[in-house]
Amino acid sequence: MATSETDERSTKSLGVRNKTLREQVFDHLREEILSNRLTPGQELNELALSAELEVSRGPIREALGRLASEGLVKVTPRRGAVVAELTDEEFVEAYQVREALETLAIRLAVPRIEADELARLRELHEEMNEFVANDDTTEFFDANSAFHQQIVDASRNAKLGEHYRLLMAQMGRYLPRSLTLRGTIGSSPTEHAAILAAVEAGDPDEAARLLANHIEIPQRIEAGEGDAPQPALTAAEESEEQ
Amino acid sequence: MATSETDERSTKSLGVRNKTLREQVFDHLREEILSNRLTPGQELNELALSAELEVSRGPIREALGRLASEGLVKVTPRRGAVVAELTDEEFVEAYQVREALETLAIRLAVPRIEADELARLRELHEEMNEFVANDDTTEFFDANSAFHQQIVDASRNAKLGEHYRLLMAQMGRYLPRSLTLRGTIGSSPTEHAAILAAVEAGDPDEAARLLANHIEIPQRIEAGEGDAPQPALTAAEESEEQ
DNA sequence: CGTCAGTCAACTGTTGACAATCGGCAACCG
DNA sequence: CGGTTGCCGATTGTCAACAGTTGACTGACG
Repeated sequence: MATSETDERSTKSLGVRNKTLREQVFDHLREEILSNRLTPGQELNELALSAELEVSRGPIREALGRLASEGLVKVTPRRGAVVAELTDEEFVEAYQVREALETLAIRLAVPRIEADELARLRELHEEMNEFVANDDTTEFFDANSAFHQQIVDASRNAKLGEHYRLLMAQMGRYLPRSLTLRGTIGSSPTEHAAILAAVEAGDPDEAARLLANHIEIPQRIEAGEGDAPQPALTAAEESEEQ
Repeated sequence: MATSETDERSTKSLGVRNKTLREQVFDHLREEILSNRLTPGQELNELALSAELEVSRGPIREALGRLASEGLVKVTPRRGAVVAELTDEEFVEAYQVREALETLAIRLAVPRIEADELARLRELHEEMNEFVANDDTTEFFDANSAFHQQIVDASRNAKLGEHYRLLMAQMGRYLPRSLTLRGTIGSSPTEHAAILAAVEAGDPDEAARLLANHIEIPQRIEAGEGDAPQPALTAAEESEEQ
């Protein structure tokens, strides 16, 4: 990969230069997509990427294939790859799946949560309070993601973690854009506090109920109005992966 | 791909010769793994596959990458690919996720299920009754999978469908081997009947409760005893995909 | 006899070239 | 003037060769 690129953005992984080119390209593109530097719908030309990253097309193709498999790009057999976009419907669908996964996660987590994990949740909760007070939405969303991720991690279910990570990678880009979601920021700390209380009380059902409610609210609003995902220029229904 | 291979095994897809080699190899290997012709732990040598399928290593590598992304094979960076295996723990974990997904599915399905979908469920239920009577476990498991798949399809949530399909592709091979599962075959028809009744009655909560119970039973037994997945020769913890 | 270093074969990672296909453009025909 | 057909550029699909690494085998030394 380009030395300039490497020095510029992968400084943290300088010690781990054992990664294959395919992995580096994969990580690079994934990061570009998740950070919205590559916007949904944008075309990903193999030759252009090849030139830009100074890698032959082989690793590029393999990385694009993996990204397609994870739902971050969409590959049409002989017409190239584009950054995937979520329609309004898909966004709502994903939200429903997310609710199911997180509900399971907190049910599993409550009986087995460790002190340090609980402490981390409290810490993130405090941070979010500050971010809300300062009206710092970007930081808030990061902390919020970490909060929910922490619950999933505490469930100690790796398969659940995989599916959750996959789902959030697809949804993540759209969350901060959702105006309706932004409107719910104010009530989040209160709800998080209630969830924390239920977790500390060791009540899985109550924790799950509160969490479901917490997640469900924006979902309903989205379904009614619908401004979260972009207009979505009537993306083709079927891709090559089921 | 080899004409001999093509004539021999892909006769059904003769009309759809538009698929790329990568896709053909992917489908082929996927089928081989799901049908247990390729057993967990088996090494997948690129050169050998290349010779066997009469395709160069390029498409083979891409197909293996996709399969790795779906969790059907496990790729270790410079040591090749092997057919993935599920440890006892992973099997139980997957079962928990499955329960969460199917519970969501039936909740969504109940209010919107169509007459023909309901008919299909009844039909499969009848089939299973016969298969149980004839002690035809293989056919039973197929019908059982179709039954649960039908519920997921009826939910009309494509994202949910994706995750469910991914999960079942990983678990599917191990289900028929599970002796404890075989023991539950007898009670399945009764439970399916109860679920069907709840669906017909339009009671999502009751249907979800019954379905959760139905799925949960083998899960508990597995956790206690553990004979479903193979001994699993201490597979390495970390793979290249999170 | 056990252990360690050095060599070697096999395999994967990567590359550049070749071939096939698709979409757009322009010329031709009705 | 509108529609169709054939050509052309661009891009992806595939291949075969090269290069680097890994793990195992062999042989020597303690």
